[in-house]
Amino acid sequence: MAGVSIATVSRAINEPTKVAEETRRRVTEAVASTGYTTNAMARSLRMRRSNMILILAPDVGDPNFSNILVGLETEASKRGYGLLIGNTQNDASRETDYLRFISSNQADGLILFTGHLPFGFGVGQDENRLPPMVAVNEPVTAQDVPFVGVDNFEGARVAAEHLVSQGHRRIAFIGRSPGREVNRLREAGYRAALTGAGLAVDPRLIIDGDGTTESGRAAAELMFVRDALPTAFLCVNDATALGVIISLNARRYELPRQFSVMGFDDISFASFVTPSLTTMKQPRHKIGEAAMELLLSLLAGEKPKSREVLFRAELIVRNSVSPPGA
Amino acid sequence: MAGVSIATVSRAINEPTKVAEETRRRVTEAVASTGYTTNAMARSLRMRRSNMILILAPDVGDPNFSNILVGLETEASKRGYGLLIGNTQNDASRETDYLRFISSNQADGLILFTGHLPFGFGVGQDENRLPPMVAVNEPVTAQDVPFVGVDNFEGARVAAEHLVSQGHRRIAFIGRSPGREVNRLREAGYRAALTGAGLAVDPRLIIDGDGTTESGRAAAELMFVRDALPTAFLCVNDATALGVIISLNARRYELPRQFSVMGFDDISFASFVTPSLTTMKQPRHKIGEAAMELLLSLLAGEKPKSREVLFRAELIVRNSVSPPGA
DNA sequence: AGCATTCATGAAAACCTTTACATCATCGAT
DNA sequence: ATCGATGATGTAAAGGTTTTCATGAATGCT
Repeated sequence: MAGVSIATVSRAINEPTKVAEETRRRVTEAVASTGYTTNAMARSLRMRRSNMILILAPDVGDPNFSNILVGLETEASKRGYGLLIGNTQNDASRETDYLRFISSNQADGLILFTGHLPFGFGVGQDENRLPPMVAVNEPVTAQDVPFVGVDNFEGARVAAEHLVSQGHRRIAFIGRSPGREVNRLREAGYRAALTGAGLAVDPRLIIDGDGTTESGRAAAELMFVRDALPTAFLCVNDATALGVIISLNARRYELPRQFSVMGFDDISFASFVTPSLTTMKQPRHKIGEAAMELLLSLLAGEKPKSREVLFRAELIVRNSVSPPGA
Repeated sequence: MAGVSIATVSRAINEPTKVAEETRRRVTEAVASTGYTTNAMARSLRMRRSNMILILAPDVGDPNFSNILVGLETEASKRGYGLLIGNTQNDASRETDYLRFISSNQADGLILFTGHLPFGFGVGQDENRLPPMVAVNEPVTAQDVPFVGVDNFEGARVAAEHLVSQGHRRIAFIGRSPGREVNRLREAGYRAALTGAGLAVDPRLIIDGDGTTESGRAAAELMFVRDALPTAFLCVNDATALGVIISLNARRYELPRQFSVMGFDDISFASFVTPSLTTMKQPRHKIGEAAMELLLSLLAGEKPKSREVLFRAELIVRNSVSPPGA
């Protein structure tokens, strides 16, 4: 060492004010010359926190995932936290498996993209043994998990109102698995807009899919089979909207003159489809940052101000919507 | 405890064979009833390894990233390793920052998506102090870092030969930053195919971009300005090809009759463009698994058999290529 | 029976910090 | 001059494992 005790070194590094100017200088000097770096394992062992956050995501390929992740990461690394990632594919056993990071103290908190408590955090589980968690992308309805995301109801309403304002009267809603909270909210927003404009909700114009491009295509085809056609399609997400557009293009319709299509999310390819997609943009980076900020404050022992932090989705007007027949 | 020493518990858990049947039973029983889980921090401290792998990626939104990541993750979690993710945005200071995970023993090895050694692993760096690393997606040419990926030269040659076999004689290559090894290899494959078919390489038909959709569009536009037109475009990646297609669509050309377009990578949206994109598919999941397998074997002290593990890219024929004028 | 070998277990060190507590010196105030 | 307060540093415990070495029992061999 540099003529000083081990405790003083620790202090010199972590709380420089508590140590004399001269000693501090000697310590930093010695540190620099030896290339010493503090062993995070020992620190974690002693402090009983790892400065790691576990991220549980069903699908790291989801276009929403990566952008939110960047936001999470920005905030986390600003605060000295690292991100551990767990790809679950919605497989219960993998979820359970990842919980070992929590129970073995390798992670202090949890970000959930999954929309549900990880399998293994049973209902019987001792309530206060649950680690700090924040849900993102998909709210977790079961328990009291704070949610950070976009106001899905409001966003869908704005979207539907945009179509109404363009003169559409027969607007379809292509949804996804009805059990999903996000789907429920977006459909509710759609209904609210229609009702608010004095339009009837035609159940034949509401189709459930699974949120994939393929399901969007299938839904559009189904519409033609049923022969109950809308003048505009409001889709639960951009992937679905892309499927609808593909189907309409294949049928040689001219878009948006014959049919208008809207999506939700504003994923990167939305602007590259033909016609480019009018959609609602999620501020994903901000969502990520806010979620991490909230989680870290929970970790610091603060109580959450509210059960959810909602951002407004922004209407992005491109070329897939026009007045009907125009 | 269950009437047994702390050392025996450790043994019962980690090397069950070394402990008597009866004792083992008592221990597992006690573990189950108390809900004991071993503290990974203490273990790491003692074992001097964390069972974590740090992943350094310039852009977690890159369509290649997520699929390779899934492969990495599959293999890692099979072997009990966790994945730490570091998003660097190609920012030197962020790269350096993430190295603290290595130097503080929070990660045992490194997967590089960046195509270069992290800033901070200077050249002067004590060679053997470098942690085990494997490069993926982009080879690292500077040092002796093993690479796992697709055979870019061969893949590009197959692609170009496909165009030649369709009767194309004037084939453009839209590349990206010439400094990139991947670009160099793919361009070399393109040249080899042309030369091999007895075709001259026309430098006016080779344009560098930056690998984005926007740059693909710009490159196509530039071709029209220069008025040295090909009958087919071979693009360094799918994003670029998408840009070319957008440009050609905007100019109201009929594809693939008037122009053929090929990409490389087979990203998810390749099949959703109109016309759907003929491209070379990277076996990304396999690449991820192989890379992680290699890294873990390095970690176990084995010497790598070879400096690179290459997979063949697979030709995926869709609708963006046809004989010229057909 | 006596000795060597094997096997199961326990004791204790080591891994590297952080931090409560103790010590000691210095200084100001009475 | 003494006492108390303040401030800087050192001592040692604690955190939870793994593993070497020692111990003791049981087994096998001559």
